[in-house]
Amino acid sequence: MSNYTNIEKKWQKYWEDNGVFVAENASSKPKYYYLVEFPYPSGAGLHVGHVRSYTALDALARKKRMNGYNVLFPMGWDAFGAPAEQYAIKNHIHPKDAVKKNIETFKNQIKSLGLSIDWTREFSTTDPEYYKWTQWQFLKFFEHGMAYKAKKNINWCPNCKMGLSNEDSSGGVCERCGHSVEQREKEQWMLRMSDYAEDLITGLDDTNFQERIKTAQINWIGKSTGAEVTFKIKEIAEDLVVYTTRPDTLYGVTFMVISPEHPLIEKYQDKISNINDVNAYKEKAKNKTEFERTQINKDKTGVKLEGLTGINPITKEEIPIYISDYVMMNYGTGAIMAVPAHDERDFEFAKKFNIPIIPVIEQITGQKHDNEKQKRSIVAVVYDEESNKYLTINWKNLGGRLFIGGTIKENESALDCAIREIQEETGYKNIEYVDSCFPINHHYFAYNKNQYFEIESTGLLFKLINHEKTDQILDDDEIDNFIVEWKTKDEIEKEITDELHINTFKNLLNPTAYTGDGKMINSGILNGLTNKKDSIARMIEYLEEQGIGKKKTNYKLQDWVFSRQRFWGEPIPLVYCDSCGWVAVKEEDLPVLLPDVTNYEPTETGESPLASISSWVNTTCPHCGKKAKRETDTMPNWAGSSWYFLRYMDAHNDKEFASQEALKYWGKLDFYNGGMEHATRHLLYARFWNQFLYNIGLVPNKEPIETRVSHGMILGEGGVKMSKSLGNVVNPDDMIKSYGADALRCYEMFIGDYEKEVAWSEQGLNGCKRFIDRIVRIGEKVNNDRNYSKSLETLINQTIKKVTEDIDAMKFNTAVSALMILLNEFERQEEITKADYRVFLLLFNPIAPHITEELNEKYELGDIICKSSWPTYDLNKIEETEKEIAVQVNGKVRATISIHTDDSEDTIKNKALAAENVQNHIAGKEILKIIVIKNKIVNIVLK
RNA sequence: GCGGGUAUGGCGGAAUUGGCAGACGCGCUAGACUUAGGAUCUAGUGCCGUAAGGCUUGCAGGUUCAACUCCUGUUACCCGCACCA
Repeated sequence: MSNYTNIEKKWQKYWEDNGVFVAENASSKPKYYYLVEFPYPSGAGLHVGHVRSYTALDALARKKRMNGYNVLFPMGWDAFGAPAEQYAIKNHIHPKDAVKKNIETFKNQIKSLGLSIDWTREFSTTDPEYYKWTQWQFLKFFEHGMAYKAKKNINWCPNCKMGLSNEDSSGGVCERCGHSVEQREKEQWMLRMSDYAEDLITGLDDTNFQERIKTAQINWIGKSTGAEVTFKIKEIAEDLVVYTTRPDTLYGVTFMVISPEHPLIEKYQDKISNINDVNAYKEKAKNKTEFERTQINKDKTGVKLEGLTGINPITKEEIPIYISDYVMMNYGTGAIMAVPAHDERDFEFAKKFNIPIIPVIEQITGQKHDNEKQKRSIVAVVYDEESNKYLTINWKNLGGRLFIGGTIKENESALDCAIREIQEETGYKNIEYVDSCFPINHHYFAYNKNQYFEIESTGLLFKLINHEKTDQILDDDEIDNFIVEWKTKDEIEKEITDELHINTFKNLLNPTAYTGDGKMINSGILNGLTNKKDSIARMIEYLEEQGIGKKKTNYKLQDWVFSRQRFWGEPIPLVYCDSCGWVAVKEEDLPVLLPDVTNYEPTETGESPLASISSWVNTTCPHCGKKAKRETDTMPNWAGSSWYFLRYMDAHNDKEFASQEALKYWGKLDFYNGGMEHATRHLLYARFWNQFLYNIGLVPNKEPIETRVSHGMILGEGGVKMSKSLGNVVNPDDMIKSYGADALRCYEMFIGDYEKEVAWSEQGLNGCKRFIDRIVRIGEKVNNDRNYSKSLETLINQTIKKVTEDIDAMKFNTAVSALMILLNEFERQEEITKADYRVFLLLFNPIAPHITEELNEKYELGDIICKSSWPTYDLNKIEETEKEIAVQVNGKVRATISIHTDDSEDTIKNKALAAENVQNHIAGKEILKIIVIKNKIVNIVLK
């Protein structure tokens, strides 16, 4: 057992007995609210990762109090949810009892760390006094039409027998158990979170979240702007509406695709002549898990809807309609217009199903110029399979290496032109046409003609059949100026630099959709535009004029699936009555308590275990008094954590979820720490929930959180993840026993950048224990002087500044390092003063609160530290008057000189030049200039 | 594919506005004190070299008297999102 255990117990008891850390709800001091995500009290107990973030926030809170703030730093328990239920099922105890036991363990562990938590505000989300208000707030959503029940295809985990939100099933696997998720149609309570998509984006401007958290949220919300376009279907009266972000490519639409779940199919099944094939495909798609379906790089599949024909609203062309699982029903309208020339997925699909591909955007290469002459031309690539080489022409200094190029004559096709040019320039006559690629809009200057050109160039690929040749037909200026050469792909990629030729080559070898910007072609009203943004705007304008489309914004964010078919959650406080429908439980009847039962395992049918408790289910309608049934679904465990930070402001109020005074006094949560894994889910739910409460006038701020930070994970020794199976989990209790809580805290703060993950090292922890031992031992050198030692004054002031700034910036590692440097200096002294020692202890107290209080008391240095003020520094005493600075010769350090801060530039120059090693390096050389940066460096530049 | 991030000794990591790269700690080496040491203290410790000196912040360039830091390109790894139309 650590020799510090008794000291730690002593001070923990003192803080508790004296209520030192109890926050006041009315105070003349400025307020500050720190919160670290409350833990899920699992059976495994506290993890060293918890210790890292708890200690960091504790250090901030302790320092803030010493700076004169009324600090709220509470703690509670997020104890509903599947793990507690699973644990209870496995061990045959009631989840209530399991949770109680786990909370006790956690609380003792947390207490042994000596955190400055206000335990008077503690609660668990599973307390009826708390979940009463979770239910009450749900009823607010219900009252305002924000909650609705819908039959939905939901993500279903067959292992947990539970519906999951999109957020809980990302990647197509169950967040809890890792089993792959199926689609199942179920009636679920939903919250209209998608209504808040825009507000959840703009609200981020009022927060001080880390950039990575903001981007993660914006990404998740997935805003995109585009247009909805109405396509007529030839055979039926109903239109097919699609969503597109690229209305500028409408002229290139050559087919449409609808999702397998699209209602059109069932509605018009008698019009679809191959309905059996279509239904077979639908069935197949349904059985695929979301994960399989969203695997990219898999082959496109689909079936054409025979008997239904789409009509392009712009060109009036008839186009086929397909169903394919690459179109999702839950995004946009579940139907797309396909532009194979400019969308990779559509391109792939068109290739597979042999659908025409019409380019409407030409890639632009070269620089546009005034007074250009227009012409059409070709670039021909000839491939010889035998040698695996391509035919090129080396123009030497007249233009480098190129493929065969040429101008298309009047009444000539691109193909004829290419064949002609190949023969004329190289003589090869037996070639076979393979493919051509999209035209490129190229700008260049022809030196031989002294003229700027804008060309529309088509690329064509040929295969050489044999090496038979005819005579070349060359213009006068071509003779003797070029060599025909066969080159490999690698050589070509190195040697051909012409933008047009190399792009053509790439496009021919690897045909893909062109998704970039360019010049509009084949596009009626848009022809000639060269900017995507303009084209889109122009097209939307046109669509709106014609009444065939409108501008539209879409979000990936879906409504929140709020039902869980589980026992261990807040019961949804609604009752179904045959005459009144869904009715809210009366406020005075809240909370709707979870019944005490013996069996809380999920049912095979996927219904909540609550459904089998008829005495609980059967009730009367709060509205008409007739027989009615309770909702048996419970809430997800994100519910309780969506507003818990408000409850701490007034934790034991039994009239309201928190009083308006308390909500106004504490205002925003100033500083919130939590894992990166909650950047999208918990944090979005909490913001959504709070924005809703704000909109109905129940909380004073639209955004609940000011600053959000995330800590890096602690990995096991060697940098692998800590896990039970690897047996490398470090138990904080053991560490406290062997090294003491202060050493553990100090080590976790010193271990590295707070935001980065880092590997555990017990030797490192031992180093911090040694540091603390040395702090204790240095007490023997303390004399009775109450002023700083003269020789330490500068360093002490520097250290105060450094530690103050570092803790505020959460750079705990360098704060500890600064204190180590100060201690090293103390050890070099014969004796130190009480003031020296006390300021050290004050600075170290936020990180190691027990030992610092103990030593402060033992040596009678001053007031108890937790009630003392944070030390201040004197800027005048920070700057040294004597300094060592480096002298460089040509940027390399050759000597150091000591200067006085009052020294003139000339004095410094002379000192620098006089240094012996500098003399050695400048001897016999001419000095170009001498750069003197005051108090920093001298650089002598030689010729 | 898109978005975000990271890269510095044997290891964790420092380095304000561009100004002595490697602070501080771990580990390691030698020594002291010890019956003993997984305690403590002293000295040393980026790499090559006996030394003078040279080299060194993922890689390749650039700007500058001066670059871990700024610019261009590139590689590797990590995280988030992903057939999102």
